[in-house]
Amino acid sequence: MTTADTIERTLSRRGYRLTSPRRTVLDTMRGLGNHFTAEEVQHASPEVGRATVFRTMKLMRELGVICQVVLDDGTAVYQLADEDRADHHHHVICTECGRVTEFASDGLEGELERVADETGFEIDTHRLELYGRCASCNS
Amino acid sequence: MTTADTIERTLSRRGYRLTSPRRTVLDTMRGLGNHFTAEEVQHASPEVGRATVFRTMKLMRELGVICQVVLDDGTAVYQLADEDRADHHHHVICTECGRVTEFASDGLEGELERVADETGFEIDTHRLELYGRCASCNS
DNA sequence: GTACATGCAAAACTTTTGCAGTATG
DNA sequence: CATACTGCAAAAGTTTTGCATGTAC
Repeated sequence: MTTADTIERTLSRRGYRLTSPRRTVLDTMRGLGNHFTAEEVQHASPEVGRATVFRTMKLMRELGVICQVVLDDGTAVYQLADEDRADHHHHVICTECGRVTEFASDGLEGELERVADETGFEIDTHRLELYGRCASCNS
Repeated sequence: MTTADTIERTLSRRGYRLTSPRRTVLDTMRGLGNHFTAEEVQHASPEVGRATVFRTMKLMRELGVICQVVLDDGTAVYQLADEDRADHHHHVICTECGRVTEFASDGLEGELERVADETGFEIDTHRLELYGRCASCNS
């Protein structure tokens, strides 16, 4: 049931090959922990060609197994998607240690409907990132 | 009271010089309307050096007169900040025509406090982008 | 007159692509 | 064994920097 199995299985289920470079990149991302940039993955997997790192990460994004997190300053990092809420969730980002926590909010959705009414938009999706200090950085 | 005056005044108030290239870039951004990328500004102001376009846009970001909008696919565009709510607001983005509308939501803030409690984070700021189709694209 | 700002060209990055060779299913 | 994938190197694209010159205040 581990995340590991699921991702590898997602790949083959979708008809992609489980190659050694892909395994390496996946393991690297797992090893990098909470979040990472393309550059970090690249640096941590020197045996994999640069192009392959980018290609693999692009594929993972398409498959939804990693999700983009936009930082306070507008830069983007990535995170292995928590499989329980791979579909829809948001991020709380610690501006001190960089830790990213996922969360889902039901109460939010009602609020969004109100905005939809006001603006006349039909809302499909949204992105919400919260920035602050996590419990341990705050003490 | 126009946005125009305000930005120019902000510059001098903060000790920056009101140079001709800066005026050009500002006017270009105004002319580009709702939102724009660095590349679009650059292309629309051929008489200004590339480096200056970037330097000016960076300065404008720092001064808060333009704000970053993250699109559905993770790319970033910019928008002249609506001065009434230059402090804090969110964006509704039409995925069809690209139109960006700003809005503020009070109801949202309470929801965020709940998340703060749950996660143990102390939230400082947040970023919220809604994606959908605007009234005219939806008809 | 003196900082501050500009333009240019070069440098530093980041990401993509073409292609011949390799290995997965 | 067909073809999807890889690695490399080159290309393309984006943002930054150094420095001599120009100019707003």
